[in-house]
Amino acid sequence: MKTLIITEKPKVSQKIAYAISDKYKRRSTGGVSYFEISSNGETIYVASAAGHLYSLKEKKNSYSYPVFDIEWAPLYEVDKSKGYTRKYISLLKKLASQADRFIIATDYDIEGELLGYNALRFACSAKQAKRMRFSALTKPDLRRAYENLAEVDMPLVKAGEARHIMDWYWGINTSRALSSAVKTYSKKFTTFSAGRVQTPALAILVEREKEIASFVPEKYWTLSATLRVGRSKVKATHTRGKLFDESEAKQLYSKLQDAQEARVEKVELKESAVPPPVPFDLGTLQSEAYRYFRLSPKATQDIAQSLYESGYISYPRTSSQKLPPTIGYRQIIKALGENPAFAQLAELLLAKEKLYPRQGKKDDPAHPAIYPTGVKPKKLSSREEKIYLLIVHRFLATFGDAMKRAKMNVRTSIRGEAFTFSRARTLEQGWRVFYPYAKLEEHTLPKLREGDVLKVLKVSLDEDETKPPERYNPASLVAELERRGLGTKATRAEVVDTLYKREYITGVPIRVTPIGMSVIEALAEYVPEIISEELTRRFEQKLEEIQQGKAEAERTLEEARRELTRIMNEFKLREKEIGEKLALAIEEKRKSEVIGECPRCGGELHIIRSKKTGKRFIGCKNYPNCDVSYPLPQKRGIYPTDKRCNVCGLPMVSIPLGKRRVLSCIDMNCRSKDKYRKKQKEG
DNA sequence: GCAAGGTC
Repeated sequence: MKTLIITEKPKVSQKIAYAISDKYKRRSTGGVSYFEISSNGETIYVASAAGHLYSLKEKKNSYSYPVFDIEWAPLYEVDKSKGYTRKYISLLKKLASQADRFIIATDYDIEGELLGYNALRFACSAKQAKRMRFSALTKPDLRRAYENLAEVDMPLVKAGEARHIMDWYWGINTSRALSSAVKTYSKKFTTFSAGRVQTPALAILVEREKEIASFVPEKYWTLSATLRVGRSKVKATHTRGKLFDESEAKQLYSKLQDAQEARVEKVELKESAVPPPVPFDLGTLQSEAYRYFRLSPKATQDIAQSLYESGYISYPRTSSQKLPPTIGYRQIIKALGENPAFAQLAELLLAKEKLYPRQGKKDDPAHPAIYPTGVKPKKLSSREEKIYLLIVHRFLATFGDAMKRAKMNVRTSIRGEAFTFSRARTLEQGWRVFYPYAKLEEHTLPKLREGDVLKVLKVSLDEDETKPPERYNPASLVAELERRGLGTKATRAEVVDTLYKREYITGVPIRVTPIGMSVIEALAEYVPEIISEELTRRFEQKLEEIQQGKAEAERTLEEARRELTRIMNEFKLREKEIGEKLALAIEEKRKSEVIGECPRCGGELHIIRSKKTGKRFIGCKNYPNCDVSYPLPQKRGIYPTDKRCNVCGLPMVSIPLGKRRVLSCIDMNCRSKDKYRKKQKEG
């Protein structure tokens, strides 16, 4: 008898082979590894898929909508960038032709059930299989799953398939409707897209734009006093905080402005223990990498994937913040200690009798949190090195002791008005030794007692105004999507990238372009369902019913087809109108990017990013016929203006300079800059 | 060429 066990990914194949028998043999065909176990005339093959090997495809390639005539096809046929899936399918086919029994051992979730079943029916041409269900990749768990084989959960397969189909129906048809509208109006093809996840994500950003646009700043005043405390100056603030009444603020100020003394009324000294950080799940790694290195979530994910493939870190697409003892804490730390960069840190931990990592709340049925394997990296790019070090330091820190901080809160009284300040410092570094990324305030704590009198050096009244909510950046948007349950750990970063690629959004922090705005406006009117995250909720509910046998997949799909047919037909009647709106937005965005007129050929000057060096410069759109170009400072936030230089007549751009912006001629050699040069020399 | 979901 020959058995084929199908797993979701190569790493799991080896673990399962090992759990069944430590006498397994590794084999390889067509560049893909699989495992073979032989005993008592029985042979077991363990081979893997590589995620989904099959994808939905339109039966005949039309450009029309609405379309519902779709089927499963090998992923490499649908997406040319997924060529690697071909060799996984070939291997499964080959092994399946020899097998007479099949076991699906993919991840224990809806996608795992479906991708395993698709591999079974399409690659293995089989209908019957048993199912291994496991929630951890440890030997006992896998062993238990192997010895207690279950059945394939067909309702779960049906639900998974329905999810794919409904996403395809909604996404492809709405995307085509948008592109078609623009084509109808302007005869030009532009790629548009919409979907259950990306469109609500865009809507979140549009909502923020509207909040910012409609925000009415309110003036307020704050009172502060600079006090002499020991040898240092400390700024204390009035306890009332923001004062919105100008006359009251000024009255208070005139009462205090020539005050000389602040009387200490209360001194509170608190010690606190800050526990170590939790282990990294993918989302936490992405937000930390953005915070410290400004790496986008997608970049971080790609780097983590390559570190994983090189064997330096564990599986990165995890939502777990837990490190189980089975990974072998001490052994990993010892291995890391072989690397001079971590030798000292490792030694500190190895001196401990017991190693307990801090555990986070989030869990993942299939994987632990992200940790370094201990294998010493050979050659790393500078970005890879940053992420690798971050992961190692985070891992070590989770075993550290609590950090101890002391905080002093002081309340003083100046002519009867209460002013407070606080000072803080670290008493014991604890885990901070391992993870020194975030900056902390370190003050010397003054020796103060109630009744002490401090000298007031200055009292100030500052005017400010309330600020609109902040824009999202790629990392905070990914976190927001996670909070709202939109997308998955593996797809959220990509969704944000898609919005950039479609030019719906631009810049960091994220601004919505006229195109993004118009897409949401058009959809709000004609396909409002797709804007709302309620569509995801609706899907989840339907799928749950299918899984529990309370609803039939085919009926649910029929309902979706009927609803979309009605929506798409209405959309079609208004194509010209919608197309005009979108085409105007494209034109508006294009214009907003024109820096000015090319002095040589009269063409449009644009900001261009060099593919070779990655540097931004101003170049003529008529390149290669015209090669006019101007170098630019390499910073974000350089905008076009409608002004021209009064010395040379070239267009001017607005450049951020500290907190201000300056108008600058695009020609760095222009005499309009002489003033600056002179000043710089003098200064 | 268009979605969202897995993964090398």
